[in-house]
Amino acid sequence: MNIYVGNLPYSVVEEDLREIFEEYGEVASVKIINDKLTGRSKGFGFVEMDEDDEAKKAIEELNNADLSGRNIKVNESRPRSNDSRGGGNRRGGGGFNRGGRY
DNA sequence: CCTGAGCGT
Repeated sequence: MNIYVGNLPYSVVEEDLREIFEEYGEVASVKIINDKLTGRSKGFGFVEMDEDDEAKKAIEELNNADLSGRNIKVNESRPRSNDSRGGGNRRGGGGFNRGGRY
């Protein structure tokens, strides 16, 4: 599951995000976006989690969480690519309800 | 050193 993390402090790096999200589950990968011009961090990143349940729990807990005095925003990320033949993420995991549970 | 903007090769 792709997770968007915004409003991050410039001090935060991928390791920090990984540590934070690993508290709630197994983190597949972490990506911090850096600015093309300044080279500094843009202040947001992405976290990919294998387990959707843990991902949702992490989102619920980490959204509006206080990090270094900054209220970070954590939400489900939009698909970065829109491939033909349904290559763009189009599955039940991307939605809210999964199989009626919840 | 500083800044703030809700989406990535």
